Amino acid sequence: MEQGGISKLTLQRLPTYLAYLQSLPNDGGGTVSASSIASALGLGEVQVRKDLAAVSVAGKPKVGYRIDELRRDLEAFLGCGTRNRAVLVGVGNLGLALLSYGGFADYGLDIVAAFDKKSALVGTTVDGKPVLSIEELPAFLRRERVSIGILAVPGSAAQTCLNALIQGGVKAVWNFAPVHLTAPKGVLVQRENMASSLALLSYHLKVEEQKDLT
Amino acid sequence: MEQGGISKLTLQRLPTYLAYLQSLPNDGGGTVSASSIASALGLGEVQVRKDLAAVSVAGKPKVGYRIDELRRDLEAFLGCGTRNRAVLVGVGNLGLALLSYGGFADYGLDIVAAFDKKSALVGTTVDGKPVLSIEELPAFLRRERVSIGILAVPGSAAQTCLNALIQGGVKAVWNFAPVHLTAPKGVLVQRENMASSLALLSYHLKVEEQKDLT
DNA sequence: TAGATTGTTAATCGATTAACAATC
DNA sequence: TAGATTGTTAATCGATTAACAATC
Repeated sequence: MEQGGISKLTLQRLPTYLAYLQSLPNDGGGTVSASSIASALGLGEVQVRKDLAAVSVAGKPKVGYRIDELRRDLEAFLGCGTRNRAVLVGVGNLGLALLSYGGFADYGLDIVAAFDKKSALVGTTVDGKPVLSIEELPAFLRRERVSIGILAVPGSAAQTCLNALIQGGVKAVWNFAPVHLTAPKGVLVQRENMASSLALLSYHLKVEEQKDLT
Repeated sequence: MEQGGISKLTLQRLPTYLAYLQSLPNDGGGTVSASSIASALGLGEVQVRKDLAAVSVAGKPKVGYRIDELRRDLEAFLGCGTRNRAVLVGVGNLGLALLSYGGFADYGLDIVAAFDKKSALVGTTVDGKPVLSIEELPAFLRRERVSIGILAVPGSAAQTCLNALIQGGVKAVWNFAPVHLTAPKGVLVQRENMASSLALLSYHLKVEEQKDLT
């Protein structure tokens, strides 16, 4: 029971496979081998086979995988085509950047409204999306169908905002605040950690510099 | 030999510890225990001790860790205070968002210029940072001290741009293009994968919906 | 001293990789 | 048939967790 089915790391690689397949010419019955995918993506070929086996029909020995089939199965598994409506909470520097960045639409994410407590922002529009008062969030969630919440508020406000989202029925949250949040089972809080990425880069530079000194 | 010293996963958690410590009141000799850090951050307490042991002086049994010492050691290890100069390549939707988002400065990252091939953009300024022609990148890197490159170009152009950055002496690259890139040893290419995060959220929603149907 | 908390050694767990059998 | 490529079973590896010894 509780067969999560697929590992988190595999799941995170799937979009990469799909993007690669989409970059291949797709004229009918073309095929691709696990080893060519692996070398293009910098992965092990056994790993590629295992990942693909988890979501798609079998490949054919000696031939490989049919590109169109693989692509179709990946798209079906990842739910490409289904669109998710989202609200963004917190229209500061980061929130503004996320709001004006149009690229999420390519991944099926439609931000339908943003919320902030700062009255100067309320009533404005960013890239066609209205900024509403945070007080209106509960009513908005009751009224509109929203499946994803994006948190771009300061850490100190994040848990309160998350609670409001959960109260409103949101089941998946993208958290850009640099804090750990608690949520009931069934609600996914996915933390995006810019600071961690930057720490990795900065630490690498520090280490490389020290190497240069020897 | 080749003692990397610290695991990548530990390193990624360090900024979280630091952020938590910074959020604590710091009036002189205050202390904090591994278990309280662990519960605040949703981690195991043994893991916290191990992570902290990798970068800081010992805590004291029965007392815990001195907040100010721990904070100082984390800041030193992560190189807080040292600023890194960066160039951004690719001023599309995403590049523009990254460029106008001011928050990176808090993490020691200073974007000093952006580059694009589109002549309509060249010569403009975003948030005080000049947008230059991609052709000027090599000369710029020779002239200015730049340690980090940020790639926000389409996947098809990413490897070429990476090569130019490496040629110019950049040793750490933050790659937002959804492709795998190859780089010589000594150069870190850290991929930021928005699509993976969104896939996780979207998949979770799909699974939860199916649960609801039973 | 007793108890809380740290640090370490051993066990567990999960993911990756290697070896090999199956098959077109 | 021979060879390339897939899929699977077993071994390895690394990280996390549990058990315990050390110490203030």
